[in-house]
Amino acid sequence: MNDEIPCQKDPQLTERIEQFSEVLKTQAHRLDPFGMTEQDFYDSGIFEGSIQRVRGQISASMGEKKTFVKHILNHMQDGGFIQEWIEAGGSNRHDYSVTLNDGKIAAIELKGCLDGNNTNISARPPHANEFIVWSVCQNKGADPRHNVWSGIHTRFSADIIAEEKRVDGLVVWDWLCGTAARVCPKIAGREDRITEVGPYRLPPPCIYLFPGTIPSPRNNPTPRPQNINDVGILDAMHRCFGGDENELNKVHFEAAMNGVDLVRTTKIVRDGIVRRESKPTPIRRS
DNA sequence: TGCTATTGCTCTTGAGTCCT
DNA sequence: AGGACTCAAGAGCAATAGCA
Repeated sequence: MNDEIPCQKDPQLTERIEQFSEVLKTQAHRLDPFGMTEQDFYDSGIFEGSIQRVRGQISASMGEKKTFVKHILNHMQDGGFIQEWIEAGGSNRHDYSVTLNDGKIAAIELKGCLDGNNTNISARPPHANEFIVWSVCQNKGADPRHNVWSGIHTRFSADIIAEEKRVDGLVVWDWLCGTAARVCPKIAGREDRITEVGPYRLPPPCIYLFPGTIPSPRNNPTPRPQNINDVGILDAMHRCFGGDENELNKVHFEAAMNGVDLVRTTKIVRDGIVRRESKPTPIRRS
């Protein structure tokens, strides 16, 4: 049983989504306001075009995500866990820049559900002492286990090793955490662990600590995952929102040569237990 | 061959840039 | 100031590779 993250998707919701998709596909003509025949309606492209349009609108909207991050970072600042933060804006390849209490700069890249090629696109800004990715997934029907694994192994590990991009860690945390859509085992019977921030009632974040150096087959095959106090921004979140030591995920990336192939092995360890481990898999990039 | 794991594609939106 | 244009991002899933 894979356990890359404690929560899981709601099977009933998935089932209903699948059922309703079928209803849409077969009954959409009944909603046609143009008075077409059923045949004409499905031939017209209106159905497919509308689906794409709605999907694009949902994908492109960042407003809710930014509101969430703003609440969180303000809360951290108010509590004295960070000095200040700014939105990086525009041409930058990261989204937020946070000044930690010790004066170091942490850059944050905001991402979605992590399943998608776009997850690879990020860059550690030169002024940053640390660089983390924050996954904010607003899709209630998404599968967090699939997405976390996809993000960490298929996207990040390949990118970190092949492109020599250093990423210090990952936070998986959004306003669906702890709601009925994404029940959080961390707060089962532990209401006292919930933090209220603006309109949100949040469990502690899920934190993944990556190695502090880039794995390389000859020079650095098995770099160790960092500790929480090595990554200031993650440490601040962890403390601010009441995370437990045994909830921290250590992510191991190992690099090796298999013949001419560069292969990597990804392993997620939490509370001393291996939660998921890949086989040594080649990095295929076109 | 058939299944699973991994990687790339597709589409739309919206923010930023560059003009007038 | 405001319009036209450019381009990156999010999400699901199609395509491909690997393995039994």
